[in-house]
Amino acid sequence: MPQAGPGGYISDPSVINSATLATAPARQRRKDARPQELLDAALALFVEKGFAATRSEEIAARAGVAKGTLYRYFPSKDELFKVMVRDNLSVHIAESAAQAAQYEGAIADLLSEMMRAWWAKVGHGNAGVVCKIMMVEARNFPELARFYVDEVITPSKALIGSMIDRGIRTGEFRAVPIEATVHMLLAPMLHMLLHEHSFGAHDNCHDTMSPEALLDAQMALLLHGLLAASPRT
Amino acid sequence: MPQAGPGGYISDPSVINSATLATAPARQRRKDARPQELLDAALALFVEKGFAATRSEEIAARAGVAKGTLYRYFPSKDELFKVMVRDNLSVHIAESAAQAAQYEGAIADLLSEMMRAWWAKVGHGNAGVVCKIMMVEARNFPELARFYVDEVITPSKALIGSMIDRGIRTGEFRAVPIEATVHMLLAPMLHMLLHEHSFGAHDNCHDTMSPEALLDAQMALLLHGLLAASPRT
Amino acid sequence: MPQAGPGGYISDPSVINSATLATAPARQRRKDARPQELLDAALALFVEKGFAATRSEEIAARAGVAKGTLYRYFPSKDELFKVMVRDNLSVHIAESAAQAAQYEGAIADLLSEMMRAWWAKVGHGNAGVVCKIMMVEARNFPELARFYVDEVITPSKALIGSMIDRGIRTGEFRAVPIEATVHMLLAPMLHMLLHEHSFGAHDNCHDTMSPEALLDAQMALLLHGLLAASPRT
Amino acid sequence: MPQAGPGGYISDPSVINSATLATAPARQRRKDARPQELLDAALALFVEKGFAATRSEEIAARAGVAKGTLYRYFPSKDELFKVMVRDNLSVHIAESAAQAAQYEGAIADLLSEMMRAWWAKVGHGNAGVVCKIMMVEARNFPELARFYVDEVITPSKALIGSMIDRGIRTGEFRAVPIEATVHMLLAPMLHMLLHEHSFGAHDNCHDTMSPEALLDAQMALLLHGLLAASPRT
DNA sequence: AATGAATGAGAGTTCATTCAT
DNA sequence: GATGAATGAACTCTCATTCAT
Repeated sequence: MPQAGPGGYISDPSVINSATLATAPARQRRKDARPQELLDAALALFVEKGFAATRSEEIAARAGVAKGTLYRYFPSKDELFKVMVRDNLSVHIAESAAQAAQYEGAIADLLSEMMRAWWAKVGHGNAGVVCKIMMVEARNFPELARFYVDEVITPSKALIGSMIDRGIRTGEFRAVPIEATVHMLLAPMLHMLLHEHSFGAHDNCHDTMSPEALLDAQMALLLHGLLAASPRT
Repeated sequence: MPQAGPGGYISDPSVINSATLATAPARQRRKDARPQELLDAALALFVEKGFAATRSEEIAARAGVAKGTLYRYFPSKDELFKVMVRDNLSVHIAESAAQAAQYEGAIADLLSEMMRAWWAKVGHGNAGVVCKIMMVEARNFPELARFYVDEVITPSKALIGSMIDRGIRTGEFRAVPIEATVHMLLAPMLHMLLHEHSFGAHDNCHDTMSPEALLDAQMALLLHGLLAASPRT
Repeated sequence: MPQAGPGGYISDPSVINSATLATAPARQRRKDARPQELLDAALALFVEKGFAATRSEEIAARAGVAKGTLYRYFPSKDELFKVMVRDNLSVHIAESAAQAAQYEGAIADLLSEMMRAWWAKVGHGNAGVVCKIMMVEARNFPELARFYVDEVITPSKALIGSMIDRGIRTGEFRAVPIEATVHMLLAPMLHMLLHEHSFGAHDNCHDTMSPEALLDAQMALLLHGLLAASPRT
Repeated sequence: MPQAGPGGYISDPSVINSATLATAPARQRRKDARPQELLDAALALFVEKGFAATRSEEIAARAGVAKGTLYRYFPSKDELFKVMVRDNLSVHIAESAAQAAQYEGAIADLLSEMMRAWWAKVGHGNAGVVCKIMMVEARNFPELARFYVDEVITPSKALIGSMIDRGIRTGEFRAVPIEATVHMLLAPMLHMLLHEHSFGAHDNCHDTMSPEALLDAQMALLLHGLLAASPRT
């Protein structure tokens, strides 16, 4: 049985270094791209049909290779999924944290901006997709769940939490309980993501409420409830 | 071929009345209890391993019967799950709708009360568990998902939505977008349910924030944002 | 396990003799009628759905008893079938043979008459039904097949064969090969029986060709080919 | 999901041409032979035990492969049987129809010739076996029965019927009822096939009457009855 | 004697994974 | 390296038969 190296996918002893890449024959270049092609194919299919309903042969087919080839790069469908999750997460949080740190204006605006940015960068794209799948498959992949909690959930909560805290300390916000408020900010978007994944086919809520509209309504409602001096509108 | 009656599980024409129960033979007494025993066993296993990963034979075994016996009481694993949903969820929704209809006071209070009641009756116990399972398995069982959307999600949204609408029309609430507001009311609790199910082992948020505390904070925040005349504190 | 007596169905030690029948209580009389009621129910269902597709519970239900009761009278579904076949066959052959023996007119008329009578008495009713089922199930019940061959097929062929032979010897018929001619007389009706049983649902030939019409055409055609002096109408 | 091509079994795009056959790797050579090996194994088992009583695993085992392999080549046991019918029967019917269309001589001769050819090609070999199986199993497999009626029975009747009709219109035959006459031509051979299958072990009619002899007698008798000008020998 | 709840051996089918080519 | 034919464990559901009541 092929052993997965620490990188997640099967370590290849005959790996070429990047210097040789320029002159590598097409076959070789193809081979180097394979893991990512497979991961992309898998992600697309997991979104379409879910993890369980996606057959490994389909992943291979969409990546343009045969079934057996998948197993040259990943020891199993499960391991492929793990690599997929690890590759797509913990991406933008550090970045956002840095932005937040140097921000100087009203926290309410920062918060709105960050939520919007999160949706644009994460919720919308691959990372959002991985979030959904992770939520649904967590029980089947405990170590992955742990990783996800440590790398994504905890930092995200800390970031948002610190912003709320700052808002309270500057007197911009009322003295709301921080943890619950963080939850109120994150849950609606995450739940929408999940709902659409799980029930979208039968309850197409996006038809009547776009994610952007929800986000607007959410921020309006929450900020209305959050701000110390009762605001505009 | 056994036919599922309107109650969901296979109807038994030879139902005995309660007066005879004391003297009913053991076999008969078992038979009456069987559907619930099977449902309990199934629920426990679904929580532990999920719907898909639970084999029908396991359900039977945990209920202390053989594989075939399950099929005397439920025409299929799917139907068993539907009965579970109806027993645990549909019932409460209809009940709540009836309560809401005859309520006459402030909508804000009704809403708070209903959310609290929902948590006490639903979120807390078996019903909450059924919600989790459904969220996680929906993608792989489209027919079940459709059933759940029709029986649970749509009625729930309609109920909450009608309350918001009523609040707006009486002038108690600001003219918020209804659908998004419904989402803001439901998502936090549902997401908490799911989060605890999926990541509870790694991110035990209940330690620092009880569901009740979250609910209090949620309602405070949302009502603060919802009420037309900005209220106390 | 209950043992089938030589009679086919389970021998009952507490059997009452016919003298007591008149004064037997209703329950007792019911009990005595049970085997036949079950056989009748089974026959009807075998015709409707075939042997394999008829569940033993259905037989019991149609006979107005519970599943378990069937097994008090017959050790198994297979044995019930065997009794059914034995009860319904070897009925009219001896009778027909006697008639043929004393007949004095033209063999052609006798033959026509006998074929018509066979259809009316046998093909049409229970015995015909049993023939169909026997043809289809023979492979699964070898001893029954042997019985059927000995009791039905062989005597029938002998009877018809002797008539042909007589016709040839009297000069009424041409010198046709006897065995093949017997086959030509029997096969069309039997095949029709089978065809209707097996394909009737998809090829409803009776709509366009009644058994009686077929019989007429068959006899016309065959006698035309059989008779020495061409007697065309 | 493998799709059955128009040929009936799962189509393989990577078909190799005969030139490469000699050098094809063993695995490939096996693969090409597999469908037929499986069909042969299935046919043998169906004859021995019937369609219903033959488990798919047995078919695979007799063909020397594992259970799953069967499903690489045929989407289901039913489909395998359909392929068997098409390969063995549909083909011959189309062929015979073509021959009949261009024939120019006496219909009586054509009819005799066709019946003889049918026996030689169909009744005798695998095709005859398929007929028997179908007759015996039809009742339990309605979809198969429908398929067989459409693919085999109806076309066969149409072919023979059109020949009779032609004979009548040319004045060669008397004005017999067509449908019944078709039945008179087909039933004896089919019934013999079935009889031998079902009762051959107990009533070995072939010992005293070969199929060929029966066919001769049948055609002599029927043509004698059919021809307008009595051509007695 | 009658019941019908309970049993459990099997059936067809799927698909992740292996390994000969 | 790549392939895809082959594998076989696993799964749901059926129904003839048993046996406690």
